[in-house]
Amino acid sequence: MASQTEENYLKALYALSVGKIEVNLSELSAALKVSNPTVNSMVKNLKSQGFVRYEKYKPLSLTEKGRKAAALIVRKHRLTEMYLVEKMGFGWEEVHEIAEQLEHINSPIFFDRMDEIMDHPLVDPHGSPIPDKQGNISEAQYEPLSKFTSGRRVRLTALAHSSKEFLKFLNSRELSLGTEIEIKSIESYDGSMVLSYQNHASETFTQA
Amino acid sequence: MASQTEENYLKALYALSVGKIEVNLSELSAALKVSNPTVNSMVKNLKSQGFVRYEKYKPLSLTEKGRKAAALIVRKHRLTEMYLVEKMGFGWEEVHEIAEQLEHINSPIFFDRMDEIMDHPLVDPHGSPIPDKQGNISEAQYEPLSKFTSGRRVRLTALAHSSKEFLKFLNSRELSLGTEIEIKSIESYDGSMVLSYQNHASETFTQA
DNA sequence: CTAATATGTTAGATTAATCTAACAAACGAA
DNA sequence: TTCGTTTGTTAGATTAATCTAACATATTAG
Repeated sequence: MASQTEENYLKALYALSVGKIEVNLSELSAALKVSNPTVNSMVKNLKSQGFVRYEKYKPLSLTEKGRKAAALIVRKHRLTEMYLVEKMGFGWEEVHEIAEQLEHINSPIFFDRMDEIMDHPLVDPHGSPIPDKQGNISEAQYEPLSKFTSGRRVRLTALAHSSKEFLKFLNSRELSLGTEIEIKSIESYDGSMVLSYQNHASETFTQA
Repeated sequence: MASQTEENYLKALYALSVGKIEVNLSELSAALKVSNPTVNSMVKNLKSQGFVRYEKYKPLSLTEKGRKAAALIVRKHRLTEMYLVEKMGFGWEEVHEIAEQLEHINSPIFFDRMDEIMDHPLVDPHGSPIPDKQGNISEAQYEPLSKFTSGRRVRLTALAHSSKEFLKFLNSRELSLGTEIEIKSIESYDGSMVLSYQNHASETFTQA
C-alpha cells in the first residue's frame, strides 16, 4: 500500500487534525521536520491517491479514505504499545519508539492476533483510544485535572501528552492510569495543585 | 545503521555462504531478484562500509563485520519466528513473512525482551539455530533422514528447508519437530520411505 | 585454442524522497 | 490599503535503489 513515508504523512496529518478539519502545509512540515517544498510535492502525491483534499495555496484536509488509512496506522501503533506493556513487560515510557517502527508492519494477522490476545483493548497504555478495524475511534471526552475544584476525587484515566520525560515523572510519583486522586487544594495564582493518592498523602503538582 | 535494502543484501549473502566462502555476484542477484548492475553497485557500497570483500570480476565474500551483521539480522528473524509460534500461537508455516518484516526493526530492547521471555531459545520453529548476541551460531550438524537405514528410530529435530507448502504438508501428516520416527522400509529405486510415528502406523514419503 | 556462453561492468535513465534558492500569494497590522 | 511577514510554489540538485542496453572479461566445450 502506502510507503512508510506516506504513512507518516497521513499519521501526522491525522494528529494535526484533532479538533479541526484543515491543516496548513507548514504545520505539517514542522511536525514532520521536512521542508515546505518536500511536503508540497508529497501532498500532491497523496491527493492523486485520494488521501487528501488540496488546492493550491489552500489548507489541506484528509479525505475519508485518508482519515481511515491514518486511523488504521494509529490502531497498529496503539495496539502495539498496549501489547508491549501488557504482554512483554515494558514500561509505558519505553513503548513509543518501538511502536513507531512496528506500526508500519504490513500483516493484518499479526495485529489481529495481538488484539485477540489482549481481548480487544479499547485504550493504549496512555489512555488514548484504539481505533477499531474500520478506523473508527470512540473519542471519549476526558476532563483535564485543571477543570476540577478543590476537594474533588477523580480517577486518572488518560494523559493529554505522553513524552518520555512526563511518563518518567509520573513513574517517579507512582502515578499511573486508574489511580484515584483527591484534590487537596489549588493555588489560585499558578493553578498548582496539592494531590493525595495511595501512599502519597500530599504531593504538589505545577502546570507544565 | 544499514538500510533495509543493505540488510537484505547481507542476509542473502550470508545465506548463500553456507558451506562456501565465496559467492558469485549473479547468484546474489538471482537470490534477491534484482539485476546484476544493481548488485554490482550495491556491492561496491557494502565494500566501502567494510561488510564485504570484493575485487572486479572476482567472487564476493562477507568480511567478519559483514558476517556478524548478517547473523544479527538472522538472530532477529529467528527469535521473532519462535516468539510468534511460542507466545502468539501462530503456526510454523505462518511466521516467515511476518519475521521477514520484523527482522528490520531497530530495537535491541525489543529483541532482548523476546529472548528473555522465551528463556533464550537455541533454535527457531524450524529447528534452525538462533545466532547469539555476538552473531555466533552453533552450527549443529543434523543428519538428513535419507542418511539413515531401514529399522532406525530417529527424532525429527530440524528441517532442511521451510517453504510454506512443505510446512503445510508436514502439518497434514501431523509431523512436527520432536516427533520420533521409525523407518519401516526404504524403496531402493527412488529412496522413498515408509515411516511410522505416533498415530501414524505407516506413511509413505518420497524425496522431493 | 578459439569460439560460444556465462558472468560482470559501465553508462545512462528512472523514481521516491529529500534539499536550497528564488519567487509568488495571502494575511494582518499600521 | 499598502507593505511586511508568513505561507506556499517552482525550479533545479542530490541520494539511494532500481532498471536496460551495450560492452568487457572469464569460463568452458568442441
